[in-house]
Parts: sequence; C-alpha cells; structure tokens
Amino acid sequence: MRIKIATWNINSVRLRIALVEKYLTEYAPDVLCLQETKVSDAEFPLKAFNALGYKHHAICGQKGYHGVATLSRVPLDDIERVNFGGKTDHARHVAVTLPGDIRLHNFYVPAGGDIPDSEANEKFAHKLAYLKDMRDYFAKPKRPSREVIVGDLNIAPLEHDVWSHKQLLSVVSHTPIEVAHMEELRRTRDFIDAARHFTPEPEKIYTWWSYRAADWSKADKGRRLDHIWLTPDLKPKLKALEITREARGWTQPSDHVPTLVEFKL
DNA sequence: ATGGTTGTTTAACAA
Repeated sequence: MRIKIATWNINSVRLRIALVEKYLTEYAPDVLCLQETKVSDAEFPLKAFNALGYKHHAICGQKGYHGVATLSRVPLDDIERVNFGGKTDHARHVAVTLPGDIRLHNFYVPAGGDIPDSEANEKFAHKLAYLKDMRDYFAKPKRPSREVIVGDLNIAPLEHDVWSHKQLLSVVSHTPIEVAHMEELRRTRDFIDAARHFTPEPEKIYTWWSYRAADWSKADKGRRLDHIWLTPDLKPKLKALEITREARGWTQPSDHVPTLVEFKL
C-alpha cells in the first residue's frame, strides 16, 4: 500500500481554495494537512474537498487567525486536538490515525514575533513554551510506534535551510535557542527529517519565501520552515519527497509551498 | 541599516 501525505501553510483556505483544488488535482495526495486556514470550523469550505473525494476531515480552526485542517481520501480515526503552549484559544494542532496505524500530527507552531528575546517579546516566550510542550508530549511513554509530524514548525534548523546562515542567526526562525528546542523535540523519538533524508546538506532547501521581496524567485531568500518528520520504523518505507516550489509562482500565492511525502507500507 | 507585503477585519495586528 502506498500513501502520499502533503502539508501546506495555505494562509487563508477560503481565499486560496482554487489553488488547493489545483494542487489536489495535479499532485493527488491521499491526505492534505493545511495550516493557517484562518477560518472557524463552521465556515470551512468542505464542499470543495468533498467534491474532489477528500471526504474525511479533521478540522481545528478559529476565526481570523491560525487554524489547522487535515483532509483525506482515506479514513481518519481517533481525531485529537491538543493545546500546547498554554494558550487555549489558539488552534494549532490536530492529530489523526491513518490506515497502516500511522499517527499523523498536523502542527502550526507559533511564529514568535520579531524580537528573539523571551523577556522583551511574549510571542517568542510562547513559541519556546509551545516547543517544550511538544517535547514533553512526544517524550511520554507508550506513544504509537508509527508517528508522523508535519506542518509549519516556523523554524529553519540547519545552515542550509536558510539563504544566509550568518545573516539570519539573530532572526526569529533560525536562532540557536529555537534550533535547540526543536532538536530536543526531534530527539524524543529520534524523528527522521524526511526532506534531509532525500536531500542532505549542503544543498539548500526552502519552503517559504517572504511576500516582501520584489522578485521572490530571483532573490531566492527562502527558508525551510515546513517539515515532515517520521519515527525510525517508517524510515524504510520512505519512497519520495517533493517540494512544490512552482506553487510560490501561482496567482495570488501563499508565501509557503506544499511538501509531500510518499510511503510504501 | 532599513524597509519591504499580505490577510483578516475594519485600524490594528499577525506573519
């Protein structure tokens, strides 16, 4: 059995529903995990997904901000929403179980504001608290043997996950303290970084380009903020990983592009 | 060193 799982920070699912339809039609993931849906569950555009065969839904949204959703052509079991980081009004996580007993977590980690100092910037403190809660959650005993974490983790951990390591060392998303928190989380289950499994450093990998560049592609000042991690027992099942850079050039795009992983179980 | 853009919701905030 093969299964394809995609993750995409869509930055408003209602505004970009036509781009979602285009992606589903052209790339045909079995499961799509969206972040920054920016919509309450009652207003979520489910019809478009149902029409394309994505009839299984796990949605955790809120009005205007944040929000995650997992849409699937295969059944979803044991839907769970966990509050990490202490802010109970933030919709940033939903988990499901896929056929093959894969526990799939869809995350939208807080961006963390502009100043990389927990004293001066409450948003940065919240980001680090969120990552600590994630670490504690995955460190608990009796976790499922097959787990996958996907989403916008809002951290580019490696030197070649950003366009300039030196120039971004004090920029939120690439600071050593964030990277250390992320590594502590990764080590709880010895998660495999799927993108780097297929494309090791020093090759650059980006999944996000700022809206503020005059020519995003020419400047190419990207960061790898979106990730797919898997527990080691899934490593031999990895077949492919695809980052759809092209999607950044679509009309009225998200600033993030989709990442897709394929397993042969 | 600075400023640059986009989306939600309606001037400010988040990213």
